Amino acid sequence: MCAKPKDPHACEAWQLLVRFSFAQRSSLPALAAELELSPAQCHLLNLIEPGRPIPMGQLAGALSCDASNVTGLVDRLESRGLIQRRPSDQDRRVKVLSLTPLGARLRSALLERMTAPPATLGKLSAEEQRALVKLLRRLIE
Amino acid sequence: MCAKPKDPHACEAWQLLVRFSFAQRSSLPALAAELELSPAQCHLLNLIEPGRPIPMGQLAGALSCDASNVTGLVDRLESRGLIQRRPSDQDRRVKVLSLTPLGARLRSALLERMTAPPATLGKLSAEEQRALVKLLRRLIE
DNA sequence: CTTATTGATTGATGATGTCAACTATTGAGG
DNA sequence: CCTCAATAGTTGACATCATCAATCAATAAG
Repeated sequence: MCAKPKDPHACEAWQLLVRFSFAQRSSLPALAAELELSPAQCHLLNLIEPGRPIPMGQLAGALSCDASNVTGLVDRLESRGLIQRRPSDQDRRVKVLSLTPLGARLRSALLERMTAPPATLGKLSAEEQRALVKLLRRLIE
Repeated sequence: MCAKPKDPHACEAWQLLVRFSFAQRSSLPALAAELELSPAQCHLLNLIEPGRPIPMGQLAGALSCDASNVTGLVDRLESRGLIQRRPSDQDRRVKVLSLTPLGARLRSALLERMTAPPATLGKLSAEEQRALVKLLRRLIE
């Protein structure tokens, strides 16, 4: 079942992470719906940091999706007054997105809910949690 | 940003896991497309274990989605000959799903690709990987 | 037997996602 | 300067995903 039999620990760690990721995938829609957002909109909103405008094309890259898909997502979020589209000064082809104050508030509410640690983390001691953080950090960066 | 300020390590660990989960979300569509599947179909296929038929309603529960959505997903997978719909013997209202041989082969190919550990895991030593496995296991179970 | 409940399907509708075609802007050479 | 290719974003067509309300058949409860 694993592609690199030489490295059983790597395989198992990865499998556990993937399993976790699938479980997450199931819980996101409900959480998003509380804020009247879709999972895709959450993902996009998450990528626009407050005070840090970002071109649409860059978002398409980060989401690994077609640029035309971003157009639609942005249309809906913009019509709700959550984000703002502005042509770039350097290159008038590119449109730069930024959060409105309303959007920034919603984004922070979203992050707060998404990253609220579930009870299951209580299974680990403070020490173990610290160890987990160290390992994950090195993995992701 | 964190809901339980008392537990900063739990917060950070959870945030890292969520971040990982989002990154995963971006890579799944491409991986799935290689097998001509959508992410949702992957998720569903993943839940039908070979030799272990499962009622449709139970799948809807596991996917946390509407039953009518499962109908459509199953329609497409069945028309491709990957899974099979059969009324249950005990209760003829429920339809039980099972993998066809073709579906079982595709599922195992899918799992193999999904759980192939990426190079990034090489950043951790064998010992660290073992530690990570232990922590994640306790977290998930 | 009658009625209510449950599991699945259908139809309507909106969101997501891809692709191909198009517009506008930019940049490079002649 | 002028042409031409490349780039960023939009549009329209189309398939999939996902929900809801309504329906049908089978089961369960009275």
